[in-house]
Amino acid sequence: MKSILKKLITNGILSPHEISSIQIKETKINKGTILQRAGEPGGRAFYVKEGLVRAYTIDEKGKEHIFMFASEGWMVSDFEWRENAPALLFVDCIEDSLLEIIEQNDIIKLNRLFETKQVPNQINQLMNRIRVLQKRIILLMSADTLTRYEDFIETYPDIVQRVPQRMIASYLGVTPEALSKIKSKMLKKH
Amino acid sequence: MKSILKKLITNGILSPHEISSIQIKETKINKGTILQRAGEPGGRAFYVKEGLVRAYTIDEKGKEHIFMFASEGWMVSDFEWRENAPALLFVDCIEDSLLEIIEQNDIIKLNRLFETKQVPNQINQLMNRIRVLQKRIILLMSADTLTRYEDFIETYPDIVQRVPQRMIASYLGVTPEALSKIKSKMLKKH
DNA sequence: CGCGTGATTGAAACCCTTCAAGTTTAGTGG
DNA sequence: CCACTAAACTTGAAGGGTTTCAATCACGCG
Repeated sequence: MKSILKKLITNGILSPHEISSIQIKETKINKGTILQRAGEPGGRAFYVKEGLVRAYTIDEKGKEHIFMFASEGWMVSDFEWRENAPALLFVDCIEDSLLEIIEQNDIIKLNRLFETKQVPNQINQLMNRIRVLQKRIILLMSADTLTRYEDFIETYPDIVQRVPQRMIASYLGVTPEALSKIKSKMLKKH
Repeated sequence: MKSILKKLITNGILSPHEISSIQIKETKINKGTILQRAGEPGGRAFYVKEGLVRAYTIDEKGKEHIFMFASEGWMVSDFEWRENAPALLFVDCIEDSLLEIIEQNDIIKLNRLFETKQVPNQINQLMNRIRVLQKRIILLMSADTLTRYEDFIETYPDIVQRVPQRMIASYLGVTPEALSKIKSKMLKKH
């Protein structure tokens, strides 16, 4: 009676002994229970067997931005699994749910096992990509254009130098005119 | 003298013989060259050794929305690799570039090799997730709220039934009031 | 020099947010 | 089962930011 999440993650790669060192708790969770808080360390992964879960951020104005819903068969995680790294997302139950939960230390253990197996670091590449896309979505939903522009400059300083402004605008999701006006607003601040 | 992309993808899993069956062309591409067109089959993967590449969509008004830039060391692909599936993104060179390119049939071959190796389908899970996030970003940048709402209903009909409207609004990136007004606008259409 | 592309600026229109009030729905306790 | 209350949804008006459109400016290149 193996957990679905275990099957998903260890499929074919790990020996039964190795697999048995990973704990996956199946837990009933009541509607409204908060499973993870942004900013607190100990990011986990949740597999939804029954019920409905959401992952979201809260911006500085206190407004919630839902990053994803997860119903039966979906997995939720913000992929922030470096030791002591603060979670990026809040996760809570919208309905009474039955979840499989992997704690962070088990995820880290899993990653180490994969490393010794030389599982392709393609997996790391993909998880990195997911984190980047995740951040982009959160910014698109919760940050104004100025903030997104400042973040872009900070994250990709080299790109800023190499592409025309209109392409940066196109990346930020605004017109070239809007970006131009934002830049002049930035100058006036000084 | 192995390609970086090959190392990235096959690392530790495939035998030299298997690896040799995968072709990765290293190619110089001129600034402005279009590498892939949305809608056309034959999605590929590009690894940027030198230069700068962008991936983008074009909406029905002809406006470009840049999904990502890729400079030295980055990989670009829309992960649409099912046989004959139309590409989702345009890809072109912003600067003269040196790229490693894997054609679609080689990607498919690679996936089959991984399957026989029982590489964890975690990889498929992650790629799926990436496709979902990718679509979300494109919609956030290029589609108005009504379109995003209609897409949400179509994509997650069960979720619509199970969560309050304000959460759907929060997922779509608008206020509950705005979503309410959009719904009444939809009713007037009929 | 003249041309084309990209960036800037301004004005009007549009959509969304914010705030406030009113209405509906759902859940709880009498 | 009804009554009450809280939460959710709707609707309207005012304000803000962005888009759109148009004109102008700046720059590099043939």
